[in-house]
Amino acid sequence: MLLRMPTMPTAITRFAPSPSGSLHIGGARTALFCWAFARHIDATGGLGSFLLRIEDTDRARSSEASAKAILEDLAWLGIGWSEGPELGEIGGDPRNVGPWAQSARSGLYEQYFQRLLEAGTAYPAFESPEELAAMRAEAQANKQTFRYTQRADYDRETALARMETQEHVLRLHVPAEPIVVHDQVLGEITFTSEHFDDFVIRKKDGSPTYHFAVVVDDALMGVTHVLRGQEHLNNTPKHVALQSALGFETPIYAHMPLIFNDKGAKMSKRERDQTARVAAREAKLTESPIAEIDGTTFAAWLKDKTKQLGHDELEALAGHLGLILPEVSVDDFRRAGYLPGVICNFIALLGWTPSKHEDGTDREKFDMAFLGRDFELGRIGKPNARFDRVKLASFNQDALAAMSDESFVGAWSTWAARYDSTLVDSLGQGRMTLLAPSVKPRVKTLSESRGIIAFALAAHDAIELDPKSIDKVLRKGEPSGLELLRAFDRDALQSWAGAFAPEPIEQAIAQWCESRDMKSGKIAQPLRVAITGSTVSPPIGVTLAAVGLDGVRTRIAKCVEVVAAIAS
RNA sequence: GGCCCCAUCGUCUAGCCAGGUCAGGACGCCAGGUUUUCAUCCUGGAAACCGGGGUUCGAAUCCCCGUGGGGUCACCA
Repeated sequence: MLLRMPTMPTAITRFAPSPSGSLHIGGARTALFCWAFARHIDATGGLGSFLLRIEDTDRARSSEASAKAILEDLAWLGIGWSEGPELGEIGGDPRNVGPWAQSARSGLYEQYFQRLLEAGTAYPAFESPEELAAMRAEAQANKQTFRYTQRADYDRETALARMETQEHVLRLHVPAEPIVVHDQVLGEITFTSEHFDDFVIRKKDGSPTYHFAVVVDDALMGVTHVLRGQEHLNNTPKHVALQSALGFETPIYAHMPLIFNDKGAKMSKRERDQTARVAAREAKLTESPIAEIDGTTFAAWLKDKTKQLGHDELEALAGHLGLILPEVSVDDFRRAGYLPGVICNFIALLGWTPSKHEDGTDREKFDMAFLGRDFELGRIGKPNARFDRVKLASFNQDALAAMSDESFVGAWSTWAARYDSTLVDSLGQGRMTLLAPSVKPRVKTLSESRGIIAFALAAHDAIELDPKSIDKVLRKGEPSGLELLRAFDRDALQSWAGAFAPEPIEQAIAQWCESRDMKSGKIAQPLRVAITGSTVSPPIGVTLAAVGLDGVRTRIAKCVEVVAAIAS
């Protein structure tokens, strides 16, 4: 066997989230495409690397917890990075290009600032934020677009001297020539220099701005392909200008279409607040209905549509209002019970098309391994895409239904252990296994399972009987459903022998009905109502088995009692 | 408002680059069927080339102009 020497990657992509919240579904797609591109390079004989960097130059908004959560969400989705912060087996620094958090890289930037300053392509500027604001206001009053350009009275010697004693920022002197961006998705785009200004590259406090840090870090880390959302398109000429000023090579850019909500606007965490706010107003809430949110916070939030509640507070409120909030971050989808593979499959389809099947038909369902092999920049589309939750749900339902019973139980218990532990506790592994085949085709998300199995969790003497169902299946007919229930209990259940399991139960029902020369639906529906309270439930054998013989008989007795009382 | 991007069924999209197809698929919707309920499953159906000019024998496809939508204009990233 040939021992492979450590090889340099032939293509390097990167995902650089700023840790100021949970991972947005749009960010997940960006990461997914970066990952997929690197895997595609592997599949075509090269060596691809997907690296992860933490963009925390804005210290005030960044948090360690958020960074960790983003990493975990990515790992859960199956989007592993070959270089970056370590998380279990994922990450590492084989090429020694870290550290990965920009806040830990501050020392690296200084020499590049100096280089630019010496070359005269960067210069200090001394205007205060207030002065700048005034200049912008004035430009606006004259219906002009404000652009910062070097002052006419700028003098290098004086400015450099002034730097020593006075607060200042560093700005890049942008070249007069147009900047042409070659984008793999959008094609060639020309930006004329009069439309962007001498932007800030070093803040007053000495830290680099995003533009500067990105350009330097990407170059130092050897990033060859920058895949990012189209909202960054207008930043690209700045980055290109910076690269040429710094003598760096310009990476290959690919700007991907944006993901919108069903209203055609950018998906945002804010819409979750808005959904809850509308519901709260409709419910005529004036003060906080739950302990998690204090009164003044609630009142302010209710009035001001720019205010946002914390994640848990919002969830608690939604729970109180019986509301399902639109999922926006990866964690929302995870909590709702979507499978990671399905999420990746679905978001990959938002703006990208896989190759066709061998027989020429369209392909829509695929796994991560396929995506990694098949991904090509050329098949990224241009138009922005709306996020259709209904279709996602359908994909998830299909994926759930396609699982073996064993793996479904696995996925179901894993999810429940994390988000609905009472379900695991009260159902137990045995009844989960029993119910799994019935739950599987009936849910779109794992969280919907609770509705399907609620009857099994309820107390035997506390079944709420649906009045319509009582009328329809218990009181009508000759003999009535209620009488059949009594008879079935007496004939079949009272002296039940052997296992009380789906198969024998179904057989017993079939035999009992045959002896009376009637269809089995005649007794199945009354049983459903007595056991679950409604006419809708899993197959009757499973339904009865899940409740147990004693439970079934108790529920029948209770039902007979209640309905008889109504009748008299 | 300046600049930039985009435009095929309600939605995601194939087809466009290298003009000629009943404009295909998926989700959803509608109608049937299977099933002891529901769900699953099966069959069928309605549903789109933003508008106007050009180029061409021929335009969803190429060009121009409109219109519409979106992004972006910070010492945030």
